[in-house]
Amino acid sequence: MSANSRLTIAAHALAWIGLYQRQGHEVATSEQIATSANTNPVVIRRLLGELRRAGLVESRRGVGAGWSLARELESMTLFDVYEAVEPGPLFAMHRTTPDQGCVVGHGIQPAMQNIYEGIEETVRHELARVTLAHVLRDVLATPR
Amino acid sequence: MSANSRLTIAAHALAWIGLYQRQGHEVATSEQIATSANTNPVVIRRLLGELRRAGLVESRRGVGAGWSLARELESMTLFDVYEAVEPGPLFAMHRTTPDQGCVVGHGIQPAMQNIYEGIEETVRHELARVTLAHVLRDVLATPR
DNA sequence: GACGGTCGCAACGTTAATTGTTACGACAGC
DNA sequence: GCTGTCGTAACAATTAACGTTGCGACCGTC
Repeated sequence: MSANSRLTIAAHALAWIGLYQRQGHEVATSEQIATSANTNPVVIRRLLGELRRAGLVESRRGVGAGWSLARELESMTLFDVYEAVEPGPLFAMHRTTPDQGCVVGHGIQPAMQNIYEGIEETVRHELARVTLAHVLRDVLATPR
Repeated sequence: MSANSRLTIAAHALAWIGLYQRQGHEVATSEQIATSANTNPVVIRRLLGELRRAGLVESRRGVGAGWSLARELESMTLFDVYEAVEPGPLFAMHRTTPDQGCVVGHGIQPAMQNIYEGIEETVRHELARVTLAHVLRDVLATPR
């Protein structure tokens, strides 16, 4: 099991902000989102900070501070979010360099790298097909 | 970064055994493979044990013990290996349950689950297109 | 111009998963 | 029996992600 809930939490935060704004509010605070996601506000701020660097959200400071969307949910895809918050590849290489004196040890990493890159490319394409508006629609369509 | 080198190491081991057998040897020991992969023999035995449960390799005990392929490399795909050694999903949900009283907290997991399942299915298809014979060929084609 | 609420960020503690290591019994051929 | 290797359990080490605390920066309001 890998363990990256970063994409999940980021999508959660964006959907939350999007819904909150549709209800007429200007900005959402990290604490509100943290309560919904059942985690710590700092975790949310860290993630949203990466999304801001990617141009997906904006933040205001001072009184009445908080977060708002920088673009419509319709124009944001899970691919955008993935690129913003996922630091590394889906599949990892050996954690120590294999024996370069062995034919297999020498050639295995380039070989697997090639294969993995193709797969990641496919995953990115799949993620790009899903907008955050789709996500929010599915969220709201979930029966109680 | 996730961190699962399990698929990589398992492919390494299978390619190594396959090449070794093509050179006329009967069985490969976990220590030989561990040397090539620069890790501990027990790690290799654990992984190969899972591959044996999946019917990809066989092991012999006693003197002259070791591992051999149960099928041709041509009939083994990375999908078979993936199923055998990867315990969990590619993308994880929240580690704590989100607030079920919130609309987003309630609906986010089913929504993301759906999306993730589709993507994993695609990944499995991609993995199924690559045989271990392909991997070994690419390994041997790597320039020194 | 002080106040209060929220972000920004750094530092550190906590947790969970994987990997590495050691140990020892089981097995099978010599 | 002796030897070499697997099978497996137990535990240590490592790593990455996550959680927490603290405090300064910012800014509308009073």
